[in-house]
Amino acid sequence: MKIASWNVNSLNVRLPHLQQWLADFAPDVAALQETKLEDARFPDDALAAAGYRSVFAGQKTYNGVAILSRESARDVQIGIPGFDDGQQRVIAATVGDVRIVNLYVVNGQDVGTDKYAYKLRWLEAVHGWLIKELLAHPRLVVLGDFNIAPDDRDVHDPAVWNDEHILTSTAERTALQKLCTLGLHDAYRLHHDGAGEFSWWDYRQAAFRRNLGLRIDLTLVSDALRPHCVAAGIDREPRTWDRPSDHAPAWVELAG
DNA sequence: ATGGTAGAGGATCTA
Repeated sequence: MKIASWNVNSLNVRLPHLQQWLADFAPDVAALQETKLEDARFPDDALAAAGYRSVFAGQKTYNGVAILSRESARDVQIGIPGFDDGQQRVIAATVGDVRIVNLYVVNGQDVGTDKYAYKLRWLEAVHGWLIKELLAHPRLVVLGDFNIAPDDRDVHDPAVWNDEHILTSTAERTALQKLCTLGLHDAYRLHHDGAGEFSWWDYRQAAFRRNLGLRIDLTLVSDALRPHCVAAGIDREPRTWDRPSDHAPAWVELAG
């Protein structure tokens, strides 16, 4: 079972890319972020023609998440239960015997801003929710655009992306580690030790060509799924295409 | 520190 996460940065613009990538990569489940579409405009017919059913939670202009799956998704949850959030950043569903939690984590703008405080509050709410979600669904994958690079191997320049910088600050990394302490494992790091493989590159300054990126798109697997996690990686291919998303898909493969 | 680019929407805001 191949499960992937991709921040498409406007599904309206990126639908042709998504269709091509679904055909090439053939994931069983694809979690999307930044669809930037109201639900009435979600291209579920086009995706059904590609062999995928869709569940989604969107809004105009910003945010928006979806889960595509070959097998139909059940028990769909939109948003973090009990957390009043005007932004559509979370959708969860069960596919087969795996629970999927798709997160578009708050960016946070800059350390010390209101948006940064919201990011930390939001991550704390996710933590409280995942405690319960893990009890109800031990076979859990939490994936998405985390807007946090886990450690120095995951940034092109640790001097710039340091413990006081957005996406790498101590409080953000601590919040991510706290999620992992629940019994969630960065699937990429179960299979790769090295530095310099990224999932996001800024559109500016030819960052992709120069590999000035960050690894902020993550697939976390629960304790119960860890023995079944046979591979993980990042598919850079769609980032090379014309008019790409600034993110590349991150994926994990589960055996059985 | 600034600004560089992209998307949405139609001036800025977000990333």
